[in-house]
This record gives sequence, structure tokens and C-alpha cells, in this order.
Amino acid sequence: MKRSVRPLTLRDVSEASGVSEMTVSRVLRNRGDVSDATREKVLAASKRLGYVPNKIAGALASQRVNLVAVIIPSMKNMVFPEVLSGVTSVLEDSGLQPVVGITDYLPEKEEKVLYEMLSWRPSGVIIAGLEHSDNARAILAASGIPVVEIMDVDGEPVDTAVGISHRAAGRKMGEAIVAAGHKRIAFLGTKMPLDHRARKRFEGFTQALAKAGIEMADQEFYSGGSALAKGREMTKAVLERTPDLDFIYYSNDMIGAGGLLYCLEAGLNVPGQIGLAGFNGVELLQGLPKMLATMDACRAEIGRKAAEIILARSADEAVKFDEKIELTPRIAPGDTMR
Amino acid sequence: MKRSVRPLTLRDVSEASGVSEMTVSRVLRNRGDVSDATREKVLAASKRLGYVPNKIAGALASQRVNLVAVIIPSMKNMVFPEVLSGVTSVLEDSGLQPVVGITDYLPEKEEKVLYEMLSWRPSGVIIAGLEHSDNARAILAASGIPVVEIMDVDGEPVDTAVGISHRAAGRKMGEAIVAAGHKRIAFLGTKMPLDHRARKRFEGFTQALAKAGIEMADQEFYSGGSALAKGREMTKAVLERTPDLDFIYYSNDMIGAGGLLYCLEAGLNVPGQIGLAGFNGVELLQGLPKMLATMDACRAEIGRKAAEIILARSADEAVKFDEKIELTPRIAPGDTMR
DNA sequence: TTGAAAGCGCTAACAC
DNA sequence: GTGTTAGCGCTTTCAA
Repeated sequence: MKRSVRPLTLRDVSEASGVSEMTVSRVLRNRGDVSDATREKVLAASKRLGYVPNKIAGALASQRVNLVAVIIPSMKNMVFPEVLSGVTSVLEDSGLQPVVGITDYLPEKEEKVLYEMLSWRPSGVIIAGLEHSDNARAILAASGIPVVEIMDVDGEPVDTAVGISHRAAGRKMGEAIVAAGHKRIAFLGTKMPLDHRARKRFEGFTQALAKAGIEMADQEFYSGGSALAKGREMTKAVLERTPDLDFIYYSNDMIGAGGLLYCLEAGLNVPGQIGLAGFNGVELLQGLPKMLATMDACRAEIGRKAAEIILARSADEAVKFDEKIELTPRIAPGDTMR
Repeated sequence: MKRSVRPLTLRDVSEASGVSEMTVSRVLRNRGDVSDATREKVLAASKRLGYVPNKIAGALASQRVNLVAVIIPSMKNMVFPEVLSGVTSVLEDSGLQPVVGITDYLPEKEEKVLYEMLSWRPSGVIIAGLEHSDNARAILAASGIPVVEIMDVDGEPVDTAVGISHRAAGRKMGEAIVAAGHKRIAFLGTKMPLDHRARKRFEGFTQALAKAGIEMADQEFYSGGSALAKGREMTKAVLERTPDLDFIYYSNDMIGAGGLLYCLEAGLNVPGQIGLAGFNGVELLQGLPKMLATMDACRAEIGRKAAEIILARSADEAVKFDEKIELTPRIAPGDTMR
């Protein structure tokens, strides 16, 4: 039942309704004054034919594109879908549409995706992180498009940044753990050359321990695979290697959850014998046997804020925002921290 | 440091390099024969200026858009990001770019998103499910664009469908549970008016039990909230209400995982006293205390296959595919089914 | 191998 | 309230 090869144009609707193309265009966009009679005719003809406007032509003519590029490292980490949720909730019914690009944490891919998206001339760019290749920073800066870098504020934004300080987050958690009297502390996380935010948390954490005169008792890093399973394995390995640990700080909640499950099954008293903490505040934690200590990364809030900035900027080029908008995450001690 | 308001055009590169716009265009697209000398000049000028081609103009002129619309219900359910992964892996370096739209399981929103995406004249549409509003089906059919409906084959596709039969999946699991000698069987799942695939599994499951002369011993449905926590709560509730249950079939792995954690904590012997099974085969299961019985929904495979069809079709309009491509999921009994 | 002209389908700007 | 004209920035086509 494949019909017409040629998609319908404004002209088809114009002819079918006996109204000029320009007026048809006005009706379909709700612009300018059009008499009710004409409007009816146009709408009827348009619907009857099954006309779908060509936004490509529209965008070229009006020099306006209702797209917002959202560039994130991954979809597999629940954190990013949640940021995206925040973005979407604000953009919904604003006339702007988010379009997502994935970088897999690879700078080359980021550059490619960015170039690809900018070539569609979006109304704004929301991009994760502050670390980009020189080239990426250059084309962003030269694009003349509002850019919001999200999730992180430890660095120099191209334009505007919305996020938390991961260094401070790591430090804060370190201080809390030390304050609770722990001495034999380990860190488990992802391999970090690519994940700058995890790295910054690690740095802040180490720093806080150092300040208290405590040296990291053990550490281990992974990449790939089921995070829950990895958390389990790594926890086992590290506890066998360093049995006197009294706290493990995980770079994300999923491996933390795996660690928690392992400790409980191994009959360890959590947090009596060993305390645990993760990072992100993912929803999943609510279903675990114990609520893992964590720190909310303000994901939805970041997404919302970023979208609001783009929205305001695309409505009025002159609006000014602070260069950095820093949100402050709190520790949620749950049941795994004393 | 905001520079030029006007983005660069081919003309700027043409002037900067002393080569005609047409030839610049050829160089930038690697089309046609261009002398090495000219190519060098153009590339140098383009890079120096930081030119980013305008795909909107290009698409309008060439009547070709390298975008593939991927329309899915949600990002919060890991299933869809995984399908998306499959799509991306095939499209990568093919010149086609996936663009994602989210429907939140709402038909009206699906229609809106679809209309929005079709107005960009993508090279193909990949859309979840076979149930769409009449209007949505009509504009899809009239678009003249290759359409692949994914995840499900129980129904009539607009164009091509790739997926599994959820009715058969539910039936198969029901038969396996009955064959293992279970008699007091419950179903826990999402509220289903919107989730057609969950509904079909439920129907197939009920059918299989009925055929064996077994009536569902209990059932409960939820919506919203942390799936893991919900699975836990619902399992508790249903076991208190119907203590003699010997099997619970969950409509997805996350609530199944919650149920499993609850049962283990309650000291129940799994699967001795009570068997459990979920659906999807999510990676997370690997980190649980016991491997939950499940059924792989072939997510990545579906995504890959769908992308291949779009790719083939966009390269050669005449290629024909079967109307339905059905994949066959297998039961993975794990440690929670006897 | 390169260039010139025409036009993709729509909308801004201006007439009527 | 409605129509006309002139492009938007690129690629197709054809000529050189």
C-alpha cells in the first residue's frame, strides 16, 4: 500500500484548499491573523491529505531550529537517562526538542558527535563534563550557540556550567568517614582515565584522608561488565587481600550495591564491622536489604536547570547567567554508615 | 569571547580558498574528482575558519537526510537503551544517525513525537510495538519512509516488524512452570493498559495455565516507583495473602529481583519452597545472590536487525524483507526454578 | 577537473 | 486578512 513517492508539500495543501501557500503556512504554524473560515478549509485539506510539514525547509527559511543537542557519555549508566528526564521535563511543550548524542566516554567520538549535531544548527547544546578536546571547545565557542556544560563545575566552562563539584563531593565523603572514626579505608571504582568526574571524586577523597593523616588501605578499579557483579567480586577480592578494612567507598551506587550484597551474604556486620558508601543516589537503592549510604548527584535538577538556561537564551539572546551554577549534594547515610 | 553571530557558509570557505563553492562542497563531501592541490587548499581554509557545514541546507538540496527516527516508550527501563545500543552499533559509520524520541507509553505522545520526527524526513523509522493510533499508522504508511516496528510480532505491522512473540513467551514460561509441577502460581507485573507487550505475556501465561487446568492463585499490579522496591513489597503482600504459593512469575526482571531479595531475607527456600522467574535477561541479574530465572528478550539483536533493514532499504529502495521477523527467546532457568 | 545556474520547500518582509 | 517576492545554504545538473 506504499503510496506517493513524492511527499506532500505546502503547495499541495494550497491547491487542495484554494488558499495561498503563505496563508496555509500561517495556519499550520498559528502565526498571524487568519479568518476562521480560511483556517477551517486549510486544516481540513491538510488533515485529509495527511500533510506533514517539512521542517528542513522551514528551518532553512526561518534560520531557526527547535532542536537542543544533548551530548552524554552513555545510556547504560542510569545517571544520564535521569539527567535527560530533567531536560525533557522542562523542554516539553516549550517547542524545543532534545536530540541525544552518545560519546561512550571517548573524546574522538565526542568531537564527531558534536560536529554532526552542530551541523544541524540546534538552538542550544547541553554537554556532559568540562573536559573536551581543544577542537571541540573551539567549534563550540565559534558556533554562537548557547552551550551548557553539565554535571561538573571543577574547571573552566566554554560558556555556562551547571553541576556539582565532584572533588568536593569526594572530600566531603572522606571527611564524614574519617569523622565516624574509620581508619582502614578502601576505594573501589571504575578505571578513570576517561571518567573525569569519578577521578575528581577519587582525588577529593584521597585528599580528605591525607589531611587526616590516613593512607588509603586498598583500592581497585574495573571496567566493563555488570556493575553489580563487579562490585561483588571486587569487594570479595579486596576484603580477602586486606581483611582489616573498616570502610569501602565506591565510585558509584551499582558497584556499592554489589558490595553490600556480598558483605551481607558473607555475614559481615554492616556498618558495625564495615561501612559502605556509594555515589549517585539511584532509585534502585530503595529495594536493597539495607539502604546504601550515598550522595545525591542532583541529576534531574541539573538537567532541568540546563534546559532552563537554553530555553531562556533561545528566547532572548541577551539574558546572562552566571558562568558556573554549583549545586550542593548531601550525604544520605542510609543504613551502611555509622 | 562570543564571536561572529553569522555562522560560516560555504561561500566563506570558497572566498578564503579561492575555489568555487561547488568545488568546496565536493571536497567536503568527498564527491567527484578534485585535484589534490585544490583539495588541500579547501581543507586548510575550512579547518582554519572552523567551518561546520549546514546540514539543513544540504538536506533540502539533496532531498536526503541521514537520520533514523527511533521511537521508544521510555529510557528508565533498561530494555530500551539496550535496543538502542543494538541500533547504534549497526548504524555507526554507516552515515546514518539515530535520533531518539520518547513516548512514555502514551499514544497521544507517540503520535506527537512521530509527527515531529517525520517532519524532519528521516531515512527510516524504528518504532517500538505494533499498537499505534489510526492516525499514527496512517502518517507512517503515507510517509513513504521505511518503517520497522520492533519488540513484538503479535499483530499487523505497517511495514516490517522485528521482535519476539510475547504471547508465546508468556505461554512458554507458563508451560515450563507447570511442567515443573507447580500448582499455586501468581503473577506480579506492571499495570498493563499501556504496556501491550507485558499484557500479551500475561495473556499467554494465563492461557498456558488454563490449558493445564490451573487457575492463577493470585496476582498484583503496580505502577511507578523503584521497580526493585515494588517487587519486594508486592511479593511480601502476595505471600501474606496467599501463603501457599509455590511460584511467582514477574513481568520484568527488576521486580523479580526485588522479589528474590525479599524471599531470601524472609528465609524462604528458593526454589524449593517457592520458584521465581522474571523476563528480559537484564545484566543486573548477574550480581544477585541467586541468578533469577528469566527469558532473554533479544533486545540488542532486535535493535541490530532493525537497523540493518533500514540501512538496506535506504541504500536500495527495492530490497524486500519479510513482513515479520520473529526471534525466539529461550528460558534461562538460573537458580530460582526447579 | 572545475564552474554557473537553477531550485529544494519553506518563511520573512512587505504589499495589498 | 491575504498574497507576492525573494531568498535561506546547499546540491544537482549541465556546460566548459
